[in-house]
Amino acid sequence: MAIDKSEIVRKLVPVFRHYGYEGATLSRISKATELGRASLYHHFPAGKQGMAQAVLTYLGEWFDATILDPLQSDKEPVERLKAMSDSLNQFYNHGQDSCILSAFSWGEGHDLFHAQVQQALKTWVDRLTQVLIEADLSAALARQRAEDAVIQIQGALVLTRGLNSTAPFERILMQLPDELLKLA
Amino acid sequence: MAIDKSEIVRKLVPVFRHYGYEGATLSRISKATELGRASLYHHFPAGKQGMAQAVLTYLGEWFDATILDPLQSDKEPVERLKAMSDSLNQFYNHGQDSCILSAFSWGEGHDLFHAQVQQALKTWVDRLTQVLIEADLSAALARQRAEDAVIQIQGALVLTRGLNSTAPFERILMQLPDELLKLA
DNA sequence: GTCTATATAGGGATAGAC
DNA sequence: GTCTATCCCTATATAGAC
Repeated sequence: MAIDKSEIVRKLVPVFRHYGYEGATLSRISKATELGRASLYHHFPAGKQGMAQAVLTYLGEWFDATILDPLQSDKEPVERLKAMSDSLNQFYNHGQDSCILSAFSWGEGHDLFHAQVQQALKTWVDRLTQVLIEADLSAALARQRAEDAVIQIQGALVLTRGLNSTAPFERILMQLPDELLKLA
Repeated sequence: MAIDKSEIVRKLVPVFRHYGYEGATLSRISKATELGRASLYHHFPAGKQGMAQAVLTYLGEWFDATILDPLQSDKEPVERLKAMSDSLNQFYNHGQDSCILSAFSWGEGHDLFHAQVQQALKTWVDRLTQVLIEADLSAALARQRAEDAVIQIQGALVLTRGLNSTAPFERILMQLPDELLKLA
């Protein structure tokens, strides 16, 4: 019978997020999914790379639906940005879970997935830029602020894991909407 | 005869920075240093972990001497911060080289070096806080801005590698001094 | 201080029975 | 769809000659 594939992928996610691509060994994956090697290769004929791709796709869809699409709603810009902060806090578990885009930016993971990582980051910045333009910021300033937003989120994730405290991440998220919209 | 140990460590640095701890295999290390396995273990009896520790110590000393100590000079705060930006641009090669602190924050690297990573980040934030207090910011605001600075630098490194462009990193560094000192 | 050879474990991946 | 067994390769690490 057709098993719930996305159920497996959901169990794959934390392994790749925590260990990165090269650190996500078949042993760790097997343990986390409670599936033997043969089963894993049955579901993912492309092997480990296929599993990583499935994780990337799964999280990408979650991100699109939960973070990016609401940025295009018809609510006020400030409301859309607040909604993004709330969803990001969930998505990154208060900053305790790392971003797959940075987890895949080392060694072999970088070689394999750089194009997709780049595309995801660009899309995120583009969508944010659009919201800020709708809030009457100049195109140039909007793009700069959008970039700043992504920078602050990614940096806060690094600091939060490094300092072992969720405080920096949650503070950044809270300040973000007003800071992005403030007058130059 | 005593060989120049730090010469070897210098060659070790880019390997651990690029691949992280688990991705820095003996093969890659051997290739980068042009030393055979036996030679590597002769110089580093503690093996790979010892090599990683040597890299961490080496970069830590460079960072202390080049970034942190000048923050305590008797120049004007704004001048000290500008000097930090310049040195960081060198240290991270315009954002193209990653931070060893984030490279060691995955999997086994995290387990082994988290305490040292945490200490290094804390020290950096503390030193910056002190400079901002000397610039007449309140203690609370100074600490928050100091944290923001490290967040922005780390985030810009992520974005710069992800987008394959040095622009975000260099822009952040350029804006940093004035932004940290601006009135609330 | 570096070489060759080797030990032992674990890596990713596959075959065939069930 | 999962199991056991196995393949080949690479991982870290060490021993002993030179």
